[in-house]
Parts: sequence; C-alpha cells; structure tokens
Amino acid sequence: MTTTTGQEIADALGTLLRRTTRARLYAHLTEGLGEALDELTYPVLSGLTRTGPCSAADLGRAVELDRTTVTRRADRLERAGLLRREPDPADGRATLLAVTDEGRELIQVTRQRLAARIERSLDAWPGTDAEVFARCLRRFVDEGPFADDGADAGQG
Amino acid sequence: MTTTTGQEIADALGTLLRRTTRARLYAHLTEGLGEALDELTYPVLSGLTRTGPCSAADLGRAVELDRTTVTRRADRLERAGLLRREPDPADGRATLLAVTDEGRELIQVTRQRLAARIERSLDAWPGTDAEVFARCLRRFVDEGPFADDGADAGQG
DNA sequence: AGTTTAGCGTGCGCGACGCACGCTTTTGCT
DNA sequence: AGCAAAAGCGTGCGTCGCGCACGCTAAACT
Repeated sequence: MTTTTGQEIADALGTLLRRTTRARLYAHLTEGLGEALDELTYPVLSGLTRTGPCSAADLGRAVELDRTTVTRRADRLERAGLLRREPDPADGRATLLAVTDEGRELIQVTRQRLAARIERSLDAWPGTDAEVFARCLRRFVDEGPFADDGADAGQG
Repeated sequence: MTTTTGQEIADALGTLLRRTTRARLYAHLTEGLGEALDELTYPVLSGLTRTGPCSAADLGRAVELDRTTVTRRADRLERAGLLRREPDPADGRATLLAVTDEGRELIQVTRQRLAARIERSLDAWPGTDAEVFARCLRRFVDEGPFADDGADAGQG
C-alpha cells in the first residue's frame, strides 16, 4: 500500500475524532427526545440495550467507562424514566441496571435516525462500495491502530 | 443498500467515537515526545502546521475549537518551545501563532507513527481494498452523517 | 466465625471549556 | 481629521465531567 493511503486515512481520522464531530452527531440523533438523552447518556443506554440488565461495573467495562461515571449517567437516565434500577436477586450487593420500555423505544428511534443518516449519505455510492466500506470499516475499527496491546510504533 | 450495512457502520462508529479510543490513539502517537504534546495540544499544533502561521481565532475556526481554548493550548505548546508567538506585522492587534522547527519535527514524527500504525493494520488487506477504503472513508467523513446543515433525520 | 474481597453510591479535587470582561488597535463613517 | 464601532487578544470565573478515595453492605473464602 502507498504512503498516501495512510495519510489519507490519517486525515479523515483527524476530523472524525474531533469533539465537535461527535457532539454534532449526537445532537442530531437525540434532538427532541428530551433533556436526559444526550452525547453522554446515550452510550450508556445504548450499551445497556446490547448487554441486557447488568451491573454498573460490567456496563462500564463494556463501553469503556469508569464505574462511577456510569453510575452518574445512569442517575440522569433513571430520573427520566429511561432506565430502571433493581436489586440483583442473586447478589445482595449488586444493583442491576435495566432499560425501560420507554428507554428502549428512544434507543430504537435514535438508531433508526443514525442508520437513516448513514444510508442517505451512502445512497449515491456506486455498486457495492457501501457494503465493502462497511466491512472494511468494521475490520479497521476492530484490528486497526486503536488496539490496546503493544504494537510499539517505533516510527523508524 | 441494505439496512444491515447502515447498522454495521453505526456500530463501528460507536466504538470509534469513544473517548477512550481517541485517548488511546493519541497516547500512542505522542508517547515519549514530552509532556506538552498530548491529546489536547496535538490537534492545535497539527492544525497550525497545515494552515501556516495564523491567528488563534483563525486556527480555532480551522480545527473547530473555541478561540480561548486554542489560546490556552497554545500556551502549553509555547512553553515547551513547540510553538512561537509573534506580532502580526500587518496588524497591531493580532498575534500570529507559528510552529517552531522543533514543533514541526515532533508533528512529523507523530504523523509518521500514525501512518505506520495505519499501514501496518492494512498490510494484510487483499488487493486494492486499502486504497478503496481510504477514498471511501475520506468521502464518508466529508459528506457523511456529520454534516452541519439541516438534513433533518425525521426517522419515520 | 472472622477476614478478605467485591459491589455500590458519594464527597472532593482536578482539569477543560466557554462566556464575559477589559484592553489595544484597526476600520469605517461623518 | 476625529470619533464610534468593530475586531483582536489574554484572562478571571462559573460550570461541568471525570476519576480517586472513602465508607458502607454483602458475599466469599479460610
């Protein structure tokens, strides 16, 4: 592969990782869905939808957030009725976080919005470019330059 | 295009936009290059390398940061000798920010590290997938679901 | 039975951010 | 020419999110 390919990706990544990019996207996705659902709380609720009911610590591990951060964000979601706390019947210490029906609905709306935005921007792409891109992006994110393990860059 | 394609991209985006993802990447890139260069200051210095000498306000517009935020981050970079402030000869009010030689060198190192990480992870990709992916990512970031203008999602 | 570990919520300090202020210089209008 | 409005800068200050450390309760282990 050519060096320019790396540079091209690096550039795109730079703009993609901006705070404002994330903020803008989440603002669009959660627009009109209430104060509680925003850039910070969405990942918690969405993650919880994936994992199913679980502890704050486990959810934190799943979405790479500190346990206490999850707790605080969950407070907001609970106050808004999007998330429910219930004692773990199997463990007296634990508190299970669970998405309420209302919360699930909002997550569904948000995800549809996101999918729609993505699909709209990919509509004009020729041939199977969109599908190929999706697979490549998935792979890139999973195995890409964000890995935790070693991979000392060394830079020559 | 299929709905699953949109979902697939949405998932990847979710993990890509995590704070920890950005933090981890920048930690790798700036490792061992001094305290001053980190996740926060790097975009400023890198952006300034692109724009050439300019005011804090202009740089802020270029990298989508508040003017005062640029100023504060520039303070750190200036103290470390990676950035220089000089009065604008054409405007008595203005202060030009300019990258020093040392700063330019560090940016170059960082960019090479990033490119190397990217290229390494793309090495095993078959055929021209990497080049295609690069172009697609570029286009996706530019025209994608992050646009500022309208594009009311509507969701239904 | 007693100790160690795991889980939870919260107080607190730290750091980043952006608004608003005061100041200087330029611009533009009369 | 002269004065008002605007543009540029740095900084004080309030706000907010984060994560560590603490105290507490309950499970697990010896």
